[in-house]
Amino acid sequence: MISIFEDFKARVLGAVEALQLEGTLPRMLDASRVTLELPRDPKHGDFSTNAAMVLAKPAGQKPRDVAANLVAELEKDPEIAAIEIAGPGFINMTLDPSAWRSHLAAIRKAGEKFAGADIGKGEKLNVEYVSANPTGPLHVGHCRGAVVGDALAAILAYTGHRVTRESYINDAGAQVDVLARSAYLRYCEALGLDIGPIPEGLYPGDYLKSVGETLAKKHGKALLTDDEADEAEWLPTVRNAAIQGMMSLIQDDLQVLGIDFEVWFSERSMVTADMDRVQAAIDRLKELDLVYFGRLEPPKGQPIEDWEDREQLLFRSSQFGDDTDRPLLKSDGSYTYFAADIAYHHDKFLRGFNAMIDVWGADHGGYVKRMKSAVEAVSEGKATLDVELCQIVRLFRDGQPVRMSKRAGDFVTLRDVVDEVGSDPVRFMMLYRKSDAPLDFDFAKVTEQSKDNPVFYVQYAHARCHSVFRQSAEAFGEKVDTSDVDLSQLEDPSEIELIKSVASFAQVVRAAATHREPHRIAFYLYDLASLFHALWNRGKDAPQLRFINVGNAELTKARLALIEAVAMTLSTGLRLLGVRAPTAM
RNA sequence: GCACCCGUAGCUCAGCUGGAUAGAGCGCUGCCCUCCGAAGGCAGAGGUCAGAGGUUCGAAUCCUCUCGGGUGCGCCA
Repeated sequence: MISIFEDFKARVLGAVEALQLEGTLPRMLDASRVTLELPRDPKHGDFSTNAAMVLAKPAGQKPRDVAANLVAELEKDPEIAAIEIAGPGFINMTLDPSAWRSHLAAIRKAGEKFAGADIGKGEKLNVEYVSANPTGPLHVGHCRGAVVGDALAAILAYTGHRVTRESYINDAGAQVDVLARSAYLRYCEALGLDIGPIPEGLYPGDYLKSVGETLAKKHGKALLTDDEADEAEWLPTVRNAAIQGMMSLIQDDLQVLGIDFEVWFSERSMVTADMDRVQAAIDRLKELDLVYFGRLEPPKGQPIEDWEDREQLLFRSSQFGDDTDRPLLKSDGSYTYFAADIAYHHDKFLRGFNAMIDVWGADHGGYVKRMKSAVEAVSEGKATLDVELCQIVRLFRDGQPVRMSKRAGDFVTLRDVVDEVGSDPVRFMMLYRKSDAPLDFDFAKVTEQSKDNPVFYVQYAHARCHSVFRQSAEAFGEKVDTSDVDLSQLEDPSEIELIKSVASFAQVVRAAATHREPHRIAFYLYDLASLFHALWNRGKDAPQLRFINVGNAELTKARLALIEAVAMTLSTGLRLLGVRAPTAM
């Protein structure tokens, strides 16, 4: 990673060390709280450090005295043009413009990877998202999780993690039997039988028709039975076909968003005739003495009519911070969803993942503690699970909320949204908000081609950069070669500002990765675009600030070099978000 | 009742490891196109960071409580 920030933080710490060596500061000193910041007030210089304030107390000295000594040390640095003590003991530094220019050169040399900190240190990391029931198309709620998970995976891969993108298919519960029955009706329909209206409790969507047709084509009338009680004869066959059909539907939908997974993990696959990985996981917990037979308190809240107080197999999740212990077996002896999920995460651990991230919808918030408990338990504390919750998406059309009725089957699908507004606006807008805040998504606004639309605004900045490249090639009769550029031509403060912004990308990426917050990159890109648009416009009043100066090839070259870095930063950031960086619009 | 998330400008939201006079967009007011894309830019007005305590040299940020909103709380998935 090329980070001027880390560079100067190291210089501050170096100054502290120098003072320790000469005895001005005590040898034993905890410098971990020393920070370097980018002050929001430009009067406070380029960088500001709290070193003097943090070290004063343990050193038994006054903050401003410590600061004075540090300043004396840092003043020796030729790249620090001005340094002063302010307020309670801040040390504010202003860099010599040459420091920024040489940093720009370093960024250009490093290329696309310049902001990719190695904070993962090659650690294997599993990111799980879009885990859904294969019972129909994905809806808008899935969309947000899909985009957030995908961006997170990209960011973590960029920052030195060995990322595996994974999706869990809930293809083992009762819901896929319901799916099978629904598909069976469509099969009958495809054979020309009158099926009437779809009964309550079955999936009414048209999307199952093609499954029915495929079945009819393949099996003819072979699957028809006289008695409804004979469903066991056809159910497994129809179920497999239906699941397969739904999976390809889901995968196609994700395709339009540019999302794909290395691993699709089937819940059903964990239990086969000669292997039972769910039982294996339970056995593992038994070995660790974390499973017992016991009773649970009836849940609070809405009274449950058929609550049954019974002795059951429980996992001691309360030992790991969960509110209560959790059942592993249903009363009919089959595994609970949770038991399967434990086995699944156990499997991830056995595959070598000590770090896991799950992206879930906010409606699963109550599930977080038990799953984290399970991961901790089953890995004996060696693995950690982080869960990122995505709050709901509220759809609007011209300011009016879009009504959705799941019962009638007219809920808005992911496909509907992407087809209407396009992948880029969907992805960017889904990321232009903290995940833990609800998101309002207005169809009209996200497709607007104006500065009011952040997606467009950022993409437009990138297109404008490339417009400059095209214009310069035209003005000079050939593509301008910026490989041997003289960056000292960049003298205007607003040019230096632009370099600073590009330079801060590395910090933004690092924060996005460590906090698991992709939205930080989206906001950063907006700011960078804004700075670029502003500088562009200044060329109108002040022609000497235009990027292309036909009479001055050296200056033009230097500015093109700067714009190249801006374009590269924009495209890198957009790539991490999965949004295209167009060269023309 | 309990758990988790949220409360920042009229509206929608940013705010980094706690850092200095809390930022942006929309909306409102007033400006800037003979000239690199006006699909853009500049300027102005607008705040009890829900409230009260606490920790700290320093709190929108951390802790406790209160109020308000959301999500969830069975063997469903």
